[in-house]
Amino acid sequence: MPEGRTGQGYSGESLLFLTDEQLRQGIEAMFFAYRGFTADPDRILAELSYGRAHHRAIHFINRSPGTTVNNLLSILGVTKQSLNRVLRTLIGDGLVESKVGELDKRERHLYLTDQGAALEATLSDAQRARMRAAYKDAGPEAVQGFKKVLEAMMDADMRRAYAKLRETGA
Amino acid sequence: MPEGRTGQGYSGESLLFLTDEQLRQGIEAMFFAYRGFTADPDRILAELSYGRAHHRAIHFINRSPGTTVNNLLSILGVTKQSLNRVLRTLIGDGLVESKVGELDKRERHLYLTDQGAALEATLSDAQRARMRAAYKDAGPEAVQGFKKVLEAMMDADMRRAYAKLRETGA
DNA sequence: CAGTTTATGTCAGTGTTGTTGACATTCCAA
DNA sequence: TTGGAATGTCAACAACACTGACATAAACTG
Repeated sequence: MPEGRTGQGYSGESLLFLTDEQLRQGIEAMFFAYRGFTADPDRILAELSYGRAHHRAIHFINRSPGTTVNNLLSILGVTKQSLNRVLRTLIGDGLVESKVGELDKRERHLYLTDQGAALEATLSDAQRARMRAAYKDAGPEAVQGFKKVLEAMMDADMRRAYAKLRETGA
Repeated sequence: MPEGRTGQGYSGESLLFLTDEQLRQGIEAMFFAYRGFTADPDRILAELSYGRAHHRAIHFINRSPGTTVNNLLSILGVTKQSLNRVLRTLIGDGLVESKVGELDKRERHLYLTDQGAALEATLSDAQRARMRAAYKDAGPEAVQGFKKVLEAMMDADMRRAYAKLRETGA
């Protein structure tokens, strides 16, 4: 196992940021930061006895109203059975509405109800608040680097999904 | 709910990177990137019928050999019952060794066995490989920004734990 | 020394979230 | 029209988090 230096070949440029130690720090930063990232919504969700899966569903339905179950499935990267359980409770609780497709009656199009939209707002307000504080602390240049590295960390299909969402939203 | 612009007050400087839309992009990037971040170790772990919890324990025991259960507990942020279940299997499978403390016999000090260290190496090689590729893609400046934002995203206690680990390792 | 606190482990129960398997419905194409 | 593909639902199960209660041993405190 190469220790302390990457196996990528050490050119003239400074590649010190690619040492195993640097990479390990990044890995641990990612671990701790993700806990912070989810902490605020998690607290809110716990009171409603929902979990992260509910949050994710609500987020992406809000993001793309009328999306189909299949669509959501490919974004979330879970099995349809797993998603279905979450959707069932959200529909049962009146946060999400499921409409049979007009063109294709096999499809279900998903929408947030007013109540669902309210919860979405609460959750994303909390998450954005932390994000905003972090961005502000770190500054615009750091944010650009942050996004660049995150995008490079994704699998190809995630990058596609991410890009698609940005098209819609920007 | 303010939409499109943060509520922080818009000074003369460019704060466009703090718009709700920008923050949402960051949130989604974080979501997708974390999937990528864990994907490679997850595949390896699945074959051994271990999970992320095992990976985390192995990682931090490797990081701080001889650490106590309590210490690990505060880093991982889970209950002792949850950690104990994981440790029990790892010790039973001969990947982790638990030694009664010499000074304080209540404490258990945790070490990786050779077999445990081998798995740790496999897992972190896989995770580092992706990290290295992402870092290389994004470049040194981006990496600096990446770490800066992640650190700003942590809770105070996580930041402490993270800093402590960096002391040891650097 | 007696009583309390600390560190650890265990048992039982519960909830969320992931999985696979089986199945119903709908669409489409041979 | 019949068979396959796509879409979604229900049931059962496993992993892993949680709480609560309790046991043990060691350390600390008055």
